Amino acid sequence: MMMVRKSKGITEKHIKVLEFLTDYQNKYGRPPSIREIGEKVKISSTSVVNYYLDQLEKMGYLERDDRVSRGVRLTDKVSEIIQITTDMLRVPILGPIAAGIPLPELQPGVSYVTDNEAHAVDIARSLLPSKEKGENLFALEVKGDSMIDAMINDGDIVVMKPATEARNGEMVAVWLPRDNEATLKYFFKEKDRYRLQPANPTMKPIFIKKTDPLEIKGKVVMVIRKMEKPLAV
Amino acid sequence: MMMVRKSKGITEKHIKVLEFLTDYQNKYGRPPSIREIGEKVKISSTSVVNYYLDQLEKMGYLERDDRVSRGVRLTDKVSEIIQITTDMLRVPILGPIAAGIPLPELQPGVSYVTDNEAHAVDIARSLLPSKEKGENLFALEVKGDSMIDAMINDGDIVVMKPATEARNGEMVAVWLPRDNEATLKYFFKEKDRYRLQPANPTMKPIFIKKTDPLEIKGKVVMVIRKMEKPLAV
DNA sequence: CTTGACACAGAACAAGCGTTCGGGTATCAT
DNA sequence: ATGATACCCGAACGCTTGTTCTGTGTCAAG
Repeated sequence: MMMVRKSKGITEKHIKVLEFLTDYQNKYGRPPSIREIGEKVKISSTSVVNYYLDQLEKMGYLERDDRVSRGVRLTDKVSEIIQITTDMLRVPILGPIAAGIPLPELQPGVSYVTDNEAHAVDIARSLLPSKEKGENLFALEVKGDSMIDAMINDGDIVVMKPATEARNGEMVAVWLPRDNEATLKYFFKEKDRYRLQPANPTMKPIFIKKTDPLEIKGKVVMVIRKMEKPLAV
Repeated sequence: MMMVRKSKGITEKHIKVLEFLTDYQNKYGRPPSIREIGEKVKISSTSVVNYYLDQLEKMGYLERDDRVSRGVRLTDKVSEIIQITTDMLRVPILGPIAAGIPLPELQPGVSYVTDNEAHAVDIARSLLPSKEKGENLFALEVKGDSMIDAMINDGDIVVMKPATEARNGEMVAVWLPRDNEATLKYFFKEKDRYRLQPANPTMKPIFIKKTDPLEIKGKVVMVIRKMEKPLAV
């Protein structure tokens, strides 16, 4: 008997409102007025917009200040639904990367939002390539010295974009079943082999025959090294 | 004859207004109303607040939308005056660092605010050591491969804190007049010499006698490597 | 002393804006 | 049919807010 007409929860209109709220806030640095919302969401009556805002407030997506113009504040919960487009980006640290351990598997399209914010890094969007929307970025923490030929140290954080293919010259994270090893190298496709070039020019490349297995896991977008503690010894 | 009563340019009141604008925006996610500004800045008339806002707009610190409630937008120029207290930190890139060129001179206490925002990097505060307030941080862009023994590459950005001394195990930027060279090394003070240890453990340290000159310019706080373009060749 | 820029107050007006209320129309379960 | 529920409109009311106009006192230059 408990059947409801529509979805009862969040509808297309709710999403539209939240999206406009974030867009407007982004563009003008202030929330829109009720009438401005109505225009964009095709609601001709202010009371209906008010109606939706009340619902969204009850659902916890926003807070409202009584009798204050543009008194709408989006909450963190909105980020569960709307992609927040501020100047900050929270990238989850999925795990360690080291020579002997496989890279974490990635389901494409799944957003790895960790509620545990201890396992994430914040990155300024201005540091990313402009076209990079950063949607599926993830990070790995380097363990051990095995990436030293990529000039990446123990403790460094590697920000990556999921990828299974790469163009010549891009730095990629690969898993080499042959050697049972994860590594970061510049990727080059040659006649009948792949050349994996260390970032350190004094070191020699690895060659992998095209017939041999080679799993590209992602492209490296950024490397961050925090120098918190002095080096021991 | 061109003497003016007060400072002609920006006054204490202007600063107060800008500060309240940023604080309020930070707290509520929307700009304050004119009357709200008046309350906090001890101005009893809305017309006077309007008067100041018009001035600040002419000076380029903010933009206003006509007849829109809370239609005040702060511009980037504000960051030259007000320390933005969000979770972002803008660190100026003072110049290049390379083996052959001296490090930029730093006047302690002077804030190197560049009006050219192209020469700065934004860093999330959460990436810094918690005690680090980041007040005098600056950044250098590494040119060439000479820092390769510090596992730092051409194009990397090194974020540093000004310092003339260092404790054992900290990574520092030093200028070696003996070799006419700038370099990044882990610093160790030993009996009668300094040991400058490359981050790459396969490489050998440099020893400097305590009688020889050695100028510590700063401690390395962070290294950022952007992988925007593929490696050529 | 006069003039004029400057910093401010106060009041009044109109437009912006949130709130509320009465009414309307579907859809679905009873 | 009937009522409940969800969705929607329009209008009116009153507070909020930006704008504008008049007026006052101060200070430096002429």
